[in-house]
Amino acid sequence: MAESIPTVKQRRRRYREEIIEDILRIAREMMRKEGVAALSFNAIARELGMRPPSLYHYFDSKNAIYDELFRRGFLEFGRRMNERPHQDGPLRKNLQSVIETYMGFAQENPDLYQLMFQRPVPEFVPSEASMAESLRLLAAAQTQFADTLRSQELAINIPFAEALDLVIAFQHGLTELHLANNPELPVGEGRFGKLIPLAVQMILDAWQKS
Amino acid sequence: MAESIPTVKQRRRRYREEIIEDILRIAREMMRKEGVAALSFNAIARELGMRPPSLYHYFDSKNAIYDELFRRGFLEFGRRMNERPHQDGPLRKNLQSVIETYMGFAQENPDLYQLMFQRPVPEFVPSEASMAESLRLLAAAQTQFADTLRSQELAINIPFAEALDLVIAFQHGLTELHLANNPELPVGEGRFGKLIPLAVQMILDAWQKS
DNA sequence: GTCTATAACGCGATAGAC
DNA sequence: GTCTATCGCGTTATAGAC
Repeated sequence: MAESIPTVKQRRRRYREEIIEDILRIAREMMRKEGVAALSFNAIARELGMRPPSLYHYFDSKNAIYDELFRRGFLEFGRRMNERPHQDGPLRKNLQSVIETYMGFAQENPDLYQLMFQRPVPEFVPSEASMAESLRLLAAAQTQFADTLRSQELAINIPFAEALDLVIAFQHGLTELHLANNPELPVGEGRFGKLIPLAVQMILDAWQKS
Repeated sequence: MAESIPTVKQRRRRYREEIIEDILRIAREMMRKEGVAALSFNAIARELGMRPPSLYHYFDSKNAIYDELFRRGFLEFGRRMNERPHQDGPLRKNLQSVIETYMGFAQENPDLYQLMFQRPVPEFVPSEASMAESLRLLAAAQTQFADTLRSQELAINIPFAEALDLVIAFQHGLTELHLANNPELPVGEGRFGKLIPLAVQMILDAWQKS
């Protein structure tokens, strides 16, 4: 089993990756505690027992850390959207699971959510690659749901794209206000978190109106 | 007319107030150009031809500047809400004017809007006084609209508070997405700005559903 | 090459003495 | 109103250790 003993190169690689994970974990902790914009490159180094310049061997800049978290945020978001329940179920449950998944992601990952959907750090602009990936994932989630809608015999009395945008705006507003008012409460509870079923009902009524 | 000649004290006072207005004007320019969080105390001083420490004669800190803009933002917001059209008109027009006024304020004062309704500067916490004033103005605007609703013979089939919160979430979502996607376009235009009439229709349908 | 360190630069907010 | 000074920030250059 000589193959199972890692080479020096592999050890180094693993060690490096562990440090990178540590950096990202510490960064997320700080963002959740002090706010996304209050992330300090120097403070991460201190937390790791390093001098700030040494951190540059793992990330080229503070914005590179933001960028990696931005990228991973959309990966996780896409994963959750793909795995959400009721994707082939009745429209009401399907729609409700879309909104609950969106809000659930925001509630459990407020740091990533802010980075992805708000713009709390003006000087941080996602890299081309991360931006492209995020748009791809968002479009995929949207297309998947749109296809489901089309496959049903819905008599929607407004243009399709606008019907979807209304859902997006509604879910975004509910989520932002839930985070602002009851950040600690899970989806389904709190002043705005509990409104999801009502919102779903409103949307369905509007769509299916004769 | 000796009274019309300002005393030295009055002159100084007016001079001081002019400088304060200049500071706030420059601050708003910078926030709009570089982002709310990127406001620089030093840069304001430079713009005024002052040394940074001199600015402390007008504002105790950078956050004091934020706080004054926060306070004025809610004053202006309250003023616009009080002066909006169709306050005694038919429900549809009344509701539409609420949403348009909200979005219009955000579109014309994105710097103030971010300071007031988003939280782009984690270390800035509004002072007690400003916060109390803002809550008072928000509650007033809300109560006024709620009273109008009550005075109409509406058969709303969900609790009153929740019906209002749905409106708030919807208007907030539409506004955020409008600012994110078409910040330069006025209310009524753009991907999300043009959805207001549809949203109003959705809300009315939901409320008046038998 | 990979990782760490020290030193230093230019910037920011802010405090105190004049 | 100023100048001086302190502190923290992100960042770079550079040099030594593995």
